Amino acid sequence: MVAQLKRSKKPSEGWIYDQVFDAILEQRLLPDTKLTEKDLCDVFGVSRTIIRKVLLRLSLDKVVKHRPNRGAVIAAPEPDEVREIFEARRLLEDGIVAEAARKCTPEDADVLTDIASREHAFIHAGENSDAIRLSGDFHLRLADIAGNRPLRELLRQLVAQTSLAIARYVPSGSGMCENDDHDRLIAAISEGDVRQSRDIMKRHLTACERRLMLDTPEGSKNLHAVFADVVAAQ
Amino acid sequence: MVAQLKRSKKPSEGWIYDQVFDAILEQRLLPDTKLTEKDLCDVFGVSRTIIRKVLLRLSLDKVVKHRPNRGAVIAAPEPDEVREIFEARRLLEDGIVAEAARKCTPEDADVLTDIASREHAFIHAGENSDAIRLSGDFHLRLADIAGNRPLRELLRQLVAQTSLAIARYVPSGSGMCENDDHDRLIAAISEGDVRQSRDIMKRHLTACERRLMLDTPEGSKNLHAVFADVVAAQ
DNA sequence: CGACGTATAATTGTATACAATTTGATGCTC
DNA sequence: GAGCATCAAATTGTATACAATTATACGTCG
Repeated sequence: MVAQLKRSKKPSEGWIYDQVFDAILEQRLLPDTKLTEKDLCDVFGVSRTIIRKVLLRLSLDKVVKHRPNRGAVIAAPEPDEVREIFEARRLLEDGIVAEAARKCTPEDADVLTDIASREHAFIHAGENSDAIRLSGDFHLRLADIAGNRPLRELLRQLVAQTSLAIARYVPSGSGMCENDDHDRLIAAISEGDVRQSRDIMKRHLTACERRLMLDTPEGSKNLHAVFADVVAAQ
Repeated sequence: MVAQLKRSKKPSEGWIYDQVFDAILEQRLLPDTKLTEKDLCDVFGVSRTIIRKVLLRLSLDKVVKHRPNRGAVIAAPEPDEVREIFEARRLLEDGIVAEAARKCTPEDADVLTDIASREHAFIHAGENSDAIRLSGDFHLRLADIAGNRPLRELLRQLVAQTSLAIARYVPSGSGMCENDDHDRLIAAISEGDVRQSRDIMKRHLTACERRLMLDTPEGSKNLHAVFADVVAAQ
């Protein structure tokens, strides 16, 4: 449970950052969760100096929202932000997948196939956390193949923000829907078919965005919408 | 004379960050310049806590390189990094300029024209720092018009890194060469000509990349000299 | 004179102390 | 009991103290 008790050495800033980032990717940390510095200090057994560095990095990644004098919370992207995230991903991954289709080696394809098959297994088993993480891994792996570091870094942030968007705008009951987009992508990329790779990616991202209920904010997200009727009837 | 003693209020972290970032954009801070924490503390009159936050943000922007236990220096991008920067910019700005051409209002065009004309004036006057900053402003303004915040943020970083690349790989004597790329871009965007806008942007970035060559970067002045003006003016 | 090793200074990394601010509770007034 | 002011506790923001590491100066030895 508490990892550092098993370890003799203190966890480093980078390791703690990875743990929190992964928890966000796997939706074990959900939007609006408060991240109290003291609590994180206790959990990881380090001083606030380290925790504050981690929180600063996460807030620059836009996965944590920093409210002056009021602490940090897991980001809860608004509908218009989510649309920008997907618009950015469409542009980025259009270029990435095109380059990947040009550069992909058989070994690269094998890695992609492995990720996709494990992803299918987790979806089948209803293990949503792992499935979402692997889906992100798949997209990042494409960026690795394309080989552009600035683009990969932005995509890494956008993938995490996408995870938060899904947590917020997909009904919690509905698991990830199974589809063969990734498999078809692997096929097109392996053949070096740039045009088809781009087409599949574009449709894939758009389909993913459509599954989000961006127009119907649930819960306490948008109080104006929640109370629109009663206020209007008044 | 100690300039910061005249100031009534302490500079904030964000303001100091902007000052350093601007100094990089304007090439008053050149690649490989050592950023000693104590010196920056003295210059801005704050504690190391603040300076270290600033340096962390700058290093995540990839304009400062952080070497464990050995301090921070202004980044000096290697040739392969520079190629990735321009490749990323071509992809990003292709999408940005296309969207800008669709959305650009007459007021937007006026702002762009104003930036471009001031840019010409500075190039004519041989004021390279200001010309480079305005060139960056022009590209970022296009991103504002396109209206995608994640893309704008990455472009902001890439523009600064481009400034470092120019500082390193363009002979310091040769001023910015005058051309009408920005003017032609404004014309195409104003007419909503997406195809031509993209074409001009692509050629513009490629031409800019071609002007870079291997060269020995000159050393920069000490930090007090670099920030003398802004500190005194505050 | 140069190479090497040691001592010393300078710099960075981390933890902690203290100040400022916010949050929550208590009690007062009406 | 609702509304409001005030106080106490908790939390965050900043500065500083101390530890760890690196850079520099110096003296010795070859």
